[in-house]
Amino acid sequence: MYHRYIAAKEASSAQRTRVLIIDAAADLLAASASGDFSTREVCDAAGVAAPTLYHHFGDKDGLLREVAADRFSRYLTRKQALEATGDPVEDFLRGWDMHVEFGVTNPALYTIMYGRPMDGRTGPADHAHAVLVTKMRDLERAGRLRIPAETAADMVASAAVGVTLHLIRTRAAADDHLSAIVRDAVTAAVISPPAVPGAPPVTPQLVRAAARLEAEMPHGPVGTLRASETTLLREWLAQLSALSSAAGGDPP
Amino acid sequence: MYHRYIAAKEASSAQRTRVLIIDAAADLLAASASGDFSTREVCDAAGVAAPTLYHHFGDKDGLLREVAADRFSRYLTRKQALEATGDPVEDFLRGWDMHVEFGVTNPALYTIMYGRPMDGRTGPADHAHAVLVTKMRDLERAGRLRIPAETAADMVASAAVGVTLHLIRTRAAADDHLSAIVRDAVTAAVISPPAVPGAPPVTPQLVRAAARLEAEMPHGPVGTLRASETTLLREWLAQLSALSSAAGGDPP
DNA sequence: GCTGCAATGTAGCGATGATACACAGAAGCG
DNA sequence: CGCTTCTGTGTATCATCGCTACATTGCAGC
Repeated sequence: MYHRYIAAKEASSAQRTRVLIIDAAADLLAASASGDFSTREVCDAAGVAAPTLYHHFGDKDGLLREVAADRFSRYLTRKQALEATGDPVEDFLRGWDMHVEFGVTNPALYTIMYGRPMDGRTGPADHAHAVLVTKMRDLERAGRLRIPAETAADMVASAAVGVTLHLIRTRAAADDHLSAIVRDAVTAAVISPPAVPGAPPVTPQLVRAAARLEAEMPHGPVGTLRASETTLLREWLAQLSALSSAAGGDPP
Repeated sequence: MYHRYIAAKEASSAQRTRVLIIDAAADLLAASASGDFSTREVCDAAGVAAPTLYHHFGDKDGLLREVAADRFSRYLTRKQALEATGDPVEDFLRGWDMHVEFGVTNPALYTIMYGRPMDGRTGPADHAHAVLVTKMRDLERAGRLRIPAETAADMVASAAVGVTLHLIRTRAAADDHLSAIVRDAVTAAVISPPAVPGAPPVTPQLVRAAARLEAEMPHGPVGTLRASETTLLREWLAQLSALSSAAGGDPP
């Protein structure tokens, strides 16, 4: 009746109804207290009938996934302009804050994305994780990562999701400092400090000595050092002994 | 018909049917792939009719909460005997591992407990968090906490839940080292080193290697290590190399 | 203009969470 | 024992839910 003129103007009518349904579902989801909606509500709000919804999204879960993906990517792209700092570490920190902020301001969508096991199909959470892995690879390429990029991405994702869900569950404010604390703790565990300011004096003897000590290190606590300290010590020794040749490193 | 005799033997018939329903729901939940069940399934499996279920648990959500609380507390008490170490730090680490293990082995229950916003009423997650806070207070009283106990509990809970949900979401194995890494990272950020440990195993080779590396250590930042880290590393190396004589033996 | 295809409305199915109502059996009391 | 009362349970049913078979509409290409 009426879509004809709109359809003729720009996008296909099908795409129009798609975004119509997605918008209606997102609005209902944001307004709902239970974090859920019925397909009938969505159809009524969007002005379409049930088969239209299922024709476009397959089932309710497909709609949920598309809504989450749409809103999440929209949120990211809207704030992406702020991520223009050349520093990958700064980008990483901003990415964390954006992630948490999105979750706190969109608890229903976030819970759908991260609060339940995957149902086989890939969702927006997988896409976000892929982006995170590339960010970690950037850091790795810049020599700022203590651990493999994939492991770092898993650590960061776990901690960020945990904090966000905790804030959602406890109804805590978004500006709570919990996110910052955990973020810094994870950062300290994942990201190494900038290469070296001056000229790092690393002699082959030091590297050999570090490798020797690393080989001698047992797995439990050593001497007066606690287990956690031993872990950190072993990690540092690995870094030092890995410096073998390319030690003198030159800043770009 | 038949419960009469059982009921007469010990507990009230009402309590019997309660645990009957809870067990049936837990079994169905563990067997279900979707992480959900229908009240009809539960009633059939428990051998009761629908009004009985609603008479005891109010609604489906009440049943879910009671099932989660029952299984979680059962899991904790079953493993609580292993938490007999006097060291509060060790207790904390074991608590973390137990938490993650429970989540990975009971993904459906865990998702119900932590994967969605609180619906006003208190659930098993709140109880678990209260236990965690008391543990953190123990650490605080032992002078092993860098930050307030409540903040530490929030950090630990966030990270542990995040890791567990990540493992559930990615279908990763329970023995994945991700949990250990995040756990150690959080531990390093929350717990301060101990006063004095016991008598750990130290080989003469390790002591010599530590002394050698200590001699090779320069004063500035070394390789990829920050200046502060280098300081700490040098300190630890001094501790290890000082173990030379009194190391292997244990003082009477 | 006719045909094929994608998109949409009408009507309804099966399953689900939840409930109104009545019955059963134990407890208390004469 | 008879009577009442209350908790616990079964029978039957409701409103809603996700979803779909089928018919209809509108638009593209020959």
